[in-house]
This record gives sequence, C-alpha cells and structure tokens, in this order.
Amino acid sequence: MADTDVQNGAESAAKVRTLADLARIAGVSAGTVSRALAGNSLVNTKTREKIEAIAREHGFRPNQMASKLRRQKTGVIGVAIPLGHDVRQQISDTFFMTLLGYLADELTEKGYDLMLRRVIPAQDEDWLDRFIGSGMVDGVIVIGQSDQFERIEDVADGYLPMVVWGNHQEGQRHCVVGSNNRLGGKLAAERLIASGAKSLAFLGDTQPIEFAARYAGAKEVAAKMGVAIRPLPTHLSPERTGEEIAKHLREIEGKVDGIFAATDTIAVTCLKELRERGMEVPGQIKIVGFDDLPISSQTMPPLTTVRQDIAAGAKGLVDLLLRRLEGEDTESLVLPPHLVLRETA
Amino acid sequence: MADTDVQNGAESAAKVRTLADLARIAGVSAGTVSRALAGNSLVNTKTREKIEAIAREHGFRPNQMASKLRRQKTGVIGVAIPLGHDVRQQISDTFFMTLLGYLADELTEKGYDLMLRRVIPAQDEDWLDRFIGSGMVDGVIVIGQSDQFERIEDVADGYLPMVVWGNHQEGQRHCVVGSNNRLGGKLAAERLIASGAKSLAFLGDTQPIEFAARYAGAKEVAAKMGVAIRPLPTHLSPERTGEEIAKHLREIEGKVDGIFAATDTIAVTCLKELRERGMEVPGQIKIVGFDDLPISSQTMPPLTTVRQDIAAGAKGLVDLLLRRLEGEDTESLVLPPHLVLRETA
DNA sequence: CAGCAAATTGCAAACGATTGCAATTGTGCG
DNA sequence: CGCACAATTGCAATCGTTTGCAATTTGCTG
Repeated sequence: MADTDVQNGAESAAKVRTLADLARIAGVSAGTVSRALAGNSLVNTKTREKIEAIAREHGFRPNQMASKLRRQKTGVIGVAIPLGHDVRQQISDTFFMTLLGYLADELTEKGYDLMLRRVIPAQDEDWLDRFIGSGMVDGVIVIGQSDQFERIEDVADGYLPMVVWGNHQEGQRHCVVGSNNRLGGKLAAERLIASGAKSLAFLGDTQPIEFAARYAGAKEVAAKMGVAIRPLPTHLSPERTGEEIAKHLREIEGKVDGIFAATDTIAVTCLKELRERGMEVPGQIKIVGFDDLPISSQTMPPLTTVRQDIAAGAKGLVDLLLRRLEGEDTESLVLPPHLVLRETA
Repeated sequence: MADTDVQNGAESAAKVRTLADLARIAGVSAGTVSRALAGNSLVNTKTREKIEAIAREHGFRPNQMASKLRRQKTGVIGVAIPLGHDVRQQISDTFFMTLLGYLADELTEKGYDLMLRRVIPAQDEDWLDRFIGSGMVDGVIVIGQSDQFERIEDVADGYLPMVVWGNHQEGQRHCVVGSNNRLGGKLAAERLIASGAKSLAFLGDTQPIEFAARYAGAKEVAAKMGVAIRPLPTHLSPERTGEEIAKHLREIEGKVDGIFAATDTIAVTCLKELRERGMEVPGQIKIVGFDDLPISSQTMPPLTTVRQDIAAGAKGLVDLLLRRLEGEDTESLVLPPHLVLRETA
C-alpha cells in the first residue's frame, strides 16, 4: 500500500503505458492485469476492482496492436470502394455514401471497426489481395462491383470472409448482397408504359453490371409490350452530365416519351434539363428513377422511382459477413426493390 | 537450390505466412528478408531480387500488426464523426459524406489508411480518449464539433495529432479547419437584403456551433441594415423536416420575405414546401442556402447559396494533421466561403 | 490437523516483423 | 599473401498482450 502510494506520488499520472507498468503498481503480474481488464476471467473480484481502479485513474488502455497480434484478429472490417468507371464520382455518390453510413452503424453495433479504402483498380491491379493480405482486417466488404467482377470472383475462391454489394448473377462464386436490379428495371418500365409511354429510353451507362441488369429488365418488359427502348449513355456526376443529357434530349425530342434513369441522381438532372427545355413532366414525358434518395421526394414534381432499401442492405452485408467469419459459406442475398409512386410517371 | 526446389515441391504454394517461412525457402535469415522487402536497405541486389521473386510467387505479405507493433506507428488515421444532436441524420448528411470522400482521397494519396468511427457522445462519454488511446491510429480527424466542443478542447491540450472540421472561435485550443461561418452568414444576409428582402428568417437549429455562427453573421448584417431576423428551428433530415418547415411557413406567411437556410438540404426542402404553398421564389420570397451541394444547382429554380470548398477543406485537414504528426503545433485554417449567385435570391 | 480440491496468480512462451550490433564474406592494395 | 575496410548477412532483443500450464494460496472435509 505504502509502496503503491510512493509510486503514485513519484510517477503519478506519468506513464502507465503497458500492462507491466500497471501490474507493478498494482503489485501483481501482467498476466493478471490482462485477465482482470478482459473482465470475465477467473481473477478474484477484489483484485479486479483494484486493477480497474488503477487503470481508470491512469487512463490506461491496452495497446491494440499487441493485442491484435497476439490473438490473431483485428476487430476491423475493411470496406473497399472500387472506382472503376467514373473515378471522382462514385465516392461522393449519395447512394454509396449512405450505404457506408449504415454500414458504419451496423459494424459499430457488432463491435467492429471500419477501415475505409478507396481503390482505383486501373492504378492498382492488386488492390483486393493487398487489402485482404494486409493482415489489418478480419474481413472485407466491397461496395460495388464496378468493373472488377472477375477479380472479385478470383479472390472469392480462396477467401471466405468477403461480401460484396452489387448485382447477383447466376452461378457466381462470390457472396453478394444487392437489389434485384433486373426486377427493378421491369418495375420501372412497367410503370412508364402503364402511365402511357409509347417509346422508352434508358438514361445512363450500361457498362456497370448493375445498370446493365436494370436495362435488361426494362428491355424485357418493353419487348413483351411491344414498346421500343434505347440506351442513352451518360456519366454519373451532375456537373458533367447536364450537357450530355441536354444533347440526348435534343436528339430524342418527340421520339421518346418515357425515360428510365439508371439513378435518381441522373433522373434529377434530367428533370431539370427537361424543365429548362419546357417539356412537361409527366405530361409530355415521363420519368422513373432508381434508388429513392432523399432528394427524390423533394424535386418538383416529386420523382417516381424504384426504391432500394439501403438499411436492409447494410444489415444484410454485415450479417452475412459475420457468419462467414464463423466459417459458414453463406448464400447471396437478393433484396426486392419497390416502386415508389410519386408524380413523374 | 535442390533444397529450395524440394521445399517448393513439398509446400509449394502452401503456406508462406511469415518472414521466417520465406527466409527458410530463400536460405537466408528473417532479418534479411525484412530488409529486402523494405526495399531500400543494404541488401545485395541479387539477394533482394531473389527474395522478391519468391515473395511474389507465394503472394506473401508481411503481417501488418506485427510490423505496426514493432515500429510503434500504424499508418492509420482515425476519422470520427460525432453525432451529437440529430443522430441518424448527420452520418448521411451529404456535406459530411462528401468531405469524407475527399478525405479518403487525400489520405490514400499520402499513404495512410482511414479508420472510420461513428460516435454517439451521449452513449459514450469517453469516445475521443478511447479512439486516441486505442493505439490503432497515429492521428485523428474529427468531422464536426457537434456539441462536443468542450471535450475536444480538453483532449487537445494533451494530444497534438488531432485536427477538427468545424467552426473557429477566438482563443480555442484545438486546431480546426473550416469555413468562416460568420462571414458566410453575412454574405447570405447581404444578398437577401440586396435582392429586396425586408424581413428575414434563419431556418435551422441554432444550437450547433457552426449554425450559430452563420446565424450570428446574418444577424449582424440585419441589425446594421435595420432589418428584422428571426430563427426558425428545424431538424436536418428531409423526412422529419418537411412538416416542421411547413408549419413555420404557415406562421410567417406575409411576415418574412427572405429565408437564410442553415444548409442546402434544408433550403431544398423549404423550396419544395414553398412551391406547394404556391409561393413564388424569388418573387414573393427569397432563399439563400449554405454548402453548395450538387443538388443545389439542380433545383427549380436553382438555389443561390454560400459555397464551402469541400476539397480544399479536406486537403487542409490532412496537411495540417501530417504536420502535427511531425510535431508542429499548427494554427487553425479558416477558409473563405463564396456566394454562388443563382436564382432564388 | 492432515489432505485434497478449488480458486487465484505467476511464469514464460508465443504472435511476426524490425533493427542495432556483431560476425562473416568479399575486395582492393601494398 | 596478408591486412584493412567495405559490403552483406545473421543474431537476438524488442514491441505489449494473451494464455496454457504450473505453482501457490485458500477453503473444506473427515
């Protein structure tokens, strides 16, 4: 006791950086301190309380690196956002960012930390292996397949704890969570046609696999109903897209009366361009978007769109990943999108 | 050589998990492998190439935990988002998320990883100390002071490598990067008055320190010009805000002809409510927002707003943090906001 | 009070990479 | 041919925690 006090006086709030330091002050061994701080072990209640008190007093926190090294797990989940097509855009893409927010929530709740990594595959062939092999993460969530489908497939064979947000394809080997994009495309086309459109256009890049599926769904419905549909490629970010869309609109004027936008962001920009050209929505031309972002209910008129349930997606990603961390080889999870009927179609 | 081949044949692509494994195959010591892989050291070029080849062949990556433990630095910057007032909102707040995207870029470029942590201070008193003391990050960036100004101040005294996005206040002790909110508020109010408004309102919560400063700036200008201004508190998220704003609008109808919204998000919602009530913008009532989000140029009519340069903010945060990691006690960085003249005022 | 089981605690070996210092090999030159 | 010196490489300690096993203490029972 006296000894403790002396030490206290001498080093006071000085430096208790290691278990050993704390152990010396408490007059026990490092092992005991470790167990005490771990909480649940077999240390005497009295000893534990004493140790906890000292730890609190000195603001001691065990070194995570050492801990992680020893127990061979990090408590960190890596979240990678591959930026395949449209480099600057995707990271600020509202949808992905919102998903990221929910992911942070879910992971925090399960006691994991989140390590975020933007990746430009074109500049770094090896991104996924590097992330996984870094030893810094227990598992990986990839947000968006971008144009990296093959690379992800390759890795999936040898690495269980990985889940991907994106599109599901028959027979694929990596575990994916995502909306049924094809179905979403169908819903959109059906709605456009039901509200009177006679000739459709898909506004957006059809390269990314998710968009391709949306377009395919719409095309299927269009074909069945005997309606034409054409793709009108654009980029994603409003700044660059405005002009592109305006150009498309000039060309299709009078030939198209129903637009399915690959994304709400695109739909909103389109809506604005239409209004500037004096086209009435939904009178002369109808629009359906995809995502149901917060803005979409704030446009004038409010946007009819296909809703993806972001919160459910995040929860799915985390649940599946945790099960994979336990060794289970989980199936993919495909979420049903829902048509949100507002006023543009 | 023969020995190497045998081992190769036996364990082949098997398990080269540690430096020691690799060293055995290469017929050197672990230390040499470490130096070789580190690249720049004093190993014989030939030896290094051989080691690199083997490493590549086996897809070997050194264990980061061990490395970090040994060198006592992690190469990771923690990014904390404290959710003080409006829990669910902030994380999906477009502004913060965009900032986060740019931060990820900047940090990646400088060779750091980013560890994201959402924090609910009300549930976790100790969040900042925990994050810092965890030993998992070399430095911390806090996005938004929320209602945690005091706690951040406390920590700043004893912890250099921390930079905060937020509002700068005379004499504060923590290093902050942010827009000059007061000036922004002035710009907004000046514009509203210049375009003919006779009675102003500030739409948004005045508790958060950034918003308080914006309001203060506007109030100063209003006072000088002999114009009234009143605060109209709201939450941030569109879902909950719509009704609040509608209620405010009902009450101020005819009494206010210039609205300064704390945020573009709020401004956009307000714009919609106004239009639904049949008010003409900017004819009957003028609006100025804050942030200049991508949506803001897409509204109808396009929103006049005060622009914060997010990219510059991110760059500033990272630059200052890196200098602090070197031991420099940097000053805060206050960025000038700019009025973006569009059509709502 | 001996004797044994249960409850605590200490010891020391991991975890895997880094790095100062010493040992070895190789080179050039007298 | 031998020596000084430079270029490489090996050795072993270290980072701080965790954890199996052994040692010690405590508590009970006959």
